[in-house]
Amino acid sequence: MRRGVLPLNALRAFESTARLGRMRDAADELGVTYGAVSRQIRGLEKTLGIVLFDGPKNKLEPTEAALRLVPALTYGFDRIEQAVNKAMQEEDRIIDVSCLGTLSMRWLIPRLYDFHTRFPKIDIRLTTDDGPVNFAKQHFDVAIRVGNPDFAEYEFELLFDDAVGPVLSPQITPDGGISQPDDLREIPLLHTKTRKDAWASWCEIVDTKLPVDGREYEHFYFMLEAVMAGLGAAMAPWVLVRDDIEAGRLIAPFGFKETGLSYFAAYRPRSGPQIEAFVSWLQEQARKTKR
Amino acid sequence: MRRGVLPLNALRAFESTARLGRMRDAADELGVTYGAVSRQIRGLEKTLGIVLFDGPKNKLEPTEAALRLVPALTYGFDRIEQAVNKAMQEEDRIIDVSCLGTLSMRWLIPRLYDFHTRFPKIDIRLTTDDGPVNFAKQHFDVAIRVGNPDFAEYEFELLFDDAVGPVLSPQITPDGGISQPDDLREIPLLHTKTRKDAWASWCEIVDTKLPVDGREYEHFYFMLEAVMAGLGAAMAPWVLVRDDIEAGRLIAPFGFKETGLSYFAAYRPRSGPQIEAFVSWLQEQARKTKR
DNA sequence: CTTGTTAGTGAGGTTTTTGCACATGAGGAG
DNA sequence: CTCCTCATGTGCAAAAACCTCACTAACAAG
Repeated sequence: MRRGVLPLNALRAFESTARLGRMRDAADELGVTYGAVSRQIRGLEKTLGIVLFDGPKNKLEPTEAALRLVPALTYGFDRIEQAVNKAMQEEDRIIDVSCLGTLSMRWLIPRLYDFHTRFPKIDIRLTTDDGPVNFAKQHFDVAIRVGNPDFAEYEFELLFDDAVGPVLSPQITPDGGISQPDDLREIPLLHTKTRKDAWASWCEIVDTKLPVDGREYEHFYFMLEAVMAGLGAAMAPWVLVRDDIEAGRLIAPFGFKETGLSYFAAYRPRSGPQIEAFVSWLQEQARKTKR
Repeated sequence: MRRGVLPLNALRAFESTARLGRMRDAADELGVTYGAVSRQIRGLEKTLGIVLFDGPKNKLEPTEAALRLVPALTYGFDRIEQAVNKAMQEEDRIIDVSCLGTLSMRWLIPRLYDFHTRFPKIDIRLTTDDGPVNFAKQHFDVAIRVGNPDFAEYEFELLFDDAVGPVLSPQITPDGGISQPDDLREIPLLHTKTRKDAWASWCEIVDTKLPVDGREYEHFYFMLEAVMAGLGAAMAPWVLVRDDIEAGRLIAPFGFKETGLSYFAAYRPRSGPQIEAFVSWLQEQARKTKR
């Protein structure tokens, strides 16, 4: 079989299954379902014309041919894996990232650890900054912002759509629960200096009036702490509270409404694969966040 | 980078390009266009965060990182390739195939060489036979027939749709060319004993009448020889004359009309991967034939 | 006989890859 | 310079590969 048509992915699935003994485990290793592994192996048996596994379904036995084949595959894949990892670790470079303050605290920094694991030699130098993007004057490699990206100024990749909604601590939910916006009247509404009209705009969308009398905080971060302490309800972008909602620390009784703005990562054109690797890592994380 | 997410196909494309020096050649080796290779490599640079090629577009230079990475990849892939080939060569078995006479001569046998190259240890024992398929009484592993397959009796895979049309040698085309069925009047129409009504059925489809006066041959094969010698025109299934038309030995002025029948490969259920390998090889060849 | 574990599969959807045609950029000839 | 050729880059649409889901099948253990 010519090298060009080697079914590499199927071979990897087979190698993994043979090494681990169960399709189940192989599926985990490959990050897919076992149905997928099953298909890959069946396909491989077909293209090679070799029976690879015998025995009852709940206890697979590799055939002799499989046993003879596996060691070389394991060796070959190991070799490739090592070489790739080595190459990745030799590439060092510093990436300067400018990111919205709250987003970096509540989304980016917690996830950066993963990036570091994958690209140990790429250092991320993070600056928090909410101002407009200007690559000519600033020396950032990547800038993460929210709004409508400027097509003319820089390359960019969309990360997620901005969506906001009221959040509050489950501890201060009124007895009757919260089923319509008016139920929020009993709860203090908290504000930030930077987006004073957050509640008003939301009220317009859902067609309600609510008293605008709660305390005003310097930063979104402090307001969120207050909300979690049960001091009131806040209008929050989904990305910034996603983790808290998943953990049950906050609830969002009316979900989140899209604002039409987007979070995006801007970067200079043709700035090299490390930057692109970082940006596509951002996209990957964003994709995971959406689900 | 975990083994499960190694971009194996991209790595293969890169290895090939680095080894051969040009994407062009790598594309040939992999059996794709260079656009595909270009994308694979660009994607690899992105996921690894490494610049792999430098220099002007018409003379790529691998970077240092690439040069360090390649040897291990080459070695790993070589190892895998060898192991797979060895495993395939150890699997010997004889497959008994029953095939329509003319089809085996004009389609299957010319292509079997390719199968032999890929599966050196699988022997194909070929019998020509036009009768109905009965696996219970006959000891074939695979039967290739034309008609409507019997879903209840056997497993099968469709190969191609039957389509027939008039063919003749370009040497005997009348001066005015052949643009409508009536132009065939000047040419003797040849027949076979096994499908005497071939011309009549076609005339019905295209709504013409033609004189039925040409010579009758014992076998399709002889008739085709006569056609190529310029003795007249014959009604021929497309698969059987495809190669001749491509080579310019025959022309088919009115194309081919589908008859509603299909060529198919029948085999016993669960007869093992060698049989399945053969059948999917048949399908692959059939797919190529269609284009 | 029921339950739990593991694999196989049909249908359907999503992602990835590819081919095509055109664009781009480098080097060389005139 | 400008034009030409060569090799790669890329937008788009189509095709292929791959995956998930939900369900089924086979076997083992209780």
